[in-house]
Amino acid sequence: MTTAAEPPVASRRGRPGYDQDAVLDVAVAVFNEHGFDATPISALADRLGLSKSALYHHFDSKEQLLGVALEEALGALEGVLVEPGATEGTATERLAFVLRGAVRVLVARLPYVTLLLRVRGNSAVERSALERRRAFDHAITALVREAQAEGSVRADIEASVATRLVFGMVNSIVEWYRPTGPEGADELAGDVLAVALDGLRTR
Amino acid sequence: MTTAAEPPVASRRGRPGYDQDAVLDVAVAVFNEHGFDATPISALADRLGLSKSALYHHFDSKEQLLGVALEEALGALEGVLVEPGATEGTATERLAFVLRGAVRVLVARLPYVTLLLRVRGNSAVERSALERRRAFDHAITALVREAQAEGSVRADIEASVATRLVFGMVNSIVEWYRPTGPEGADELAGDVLAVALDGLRTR
DNA sequence: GTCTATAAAGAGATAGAC
DNA sequence: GTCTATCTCTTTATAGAC
Repeated sequence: MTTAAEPPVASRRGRPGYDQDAVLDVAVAVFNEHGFDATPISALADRLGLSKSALYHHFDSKEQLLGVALEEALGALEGVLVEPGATEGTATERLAFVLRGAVRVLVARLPYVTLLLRVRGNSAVERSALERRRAFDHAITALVREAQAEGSVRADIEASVATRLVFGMVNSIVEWYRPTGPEGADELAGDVLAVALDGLRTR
Repeated sequence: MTTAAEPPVASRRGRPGYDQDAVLDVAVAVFNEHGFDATPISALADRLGLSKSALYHHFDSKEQLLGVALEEALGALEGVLVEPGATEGTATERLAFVLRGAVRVLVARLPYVTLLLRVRGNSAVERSALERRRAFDHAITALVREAQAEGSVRADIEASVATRLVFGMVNSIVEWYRPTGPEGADELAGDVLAVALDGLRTR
């Protein structure tokens, strides 16, 4: 993907030129390659084969573009928490479901979630995203605490630490997983659950 | 740490003004707050209570400053691999030692390792750091593979995937751990080993 | 070792034509 | 919807005085 510009003809809603989603996809990819702050608008323009000004027809500012991208990632992640599997069954079952769901979303929206996980709070948009990530984390921590109360998750590790460690593992997937490889999303989710719940050691 | 400038008097080698190490410590802290690319030299100058030009007396370029910081983190991590505990005993013992060592280094040099883990390859210095990280990962993967051959680590997960998942967990510590909290480095390392080797599930 | 001043380049964003 | 041209601001880095 170092060449410029797929034909704008193939745009999703059949209109000429790029539509907003197509621009967003490319922008997110380029942001992930160089880092959001290190990516000039001109880099997006080059990749799309457009001028900078043409891009400003599609969005108001670089920051707004980031906001739309982060919303996509956050919405998908938050969606997992309201699926039936996340609200029915034992705490451990729900925890396993949410872990699988997080891996599923992460793989399905890899570039968007990657961008989200690299946000550091440099602007209002970024701080708002961090706030929603924190809320997501808190929901999972509550689930872990419930599972500990059930007796199905070890209680000798604080729930907040256990959550952070396991989600650190999940989130790190964006650093190396590529959907083209030999391992599918389901297999990957299975590996994550195996390590998180049962560990690497044989018995 | 939002105020400016400790007294330069307290500098480590007793010379007037800041020495290179003091500048580096502050630079790494500010880089971590805003991201390396998003941090202008002027932000370092403000934090140190110096002018930009004065800073250029301490280093040749922003990139060189980054290089020195990354060397510190990489050197410390690579050091773990050559300690006696990493070369003696069963593969599982060595793996546990290296995991503990990585957590120890990560906590001891938290800002430097944090900076390292956020590097994306935007320059020659960054790409060289990524290369060394890859070599480190490969050494661990070999260790996991050995432990699998011993029969002490589960073989139903590919060694490279297991390594990435576990080190994803370890590395994610920089995102939340603060040495001021209730949990010490040893306790944290214990938690990491517990989850990585035995998992969250009770038996 | 630090300063003021400035160069040179690149950034985000807008104006107005087609 | 895209273009060229341009504005304004910020950036990295240097020159030269103290």
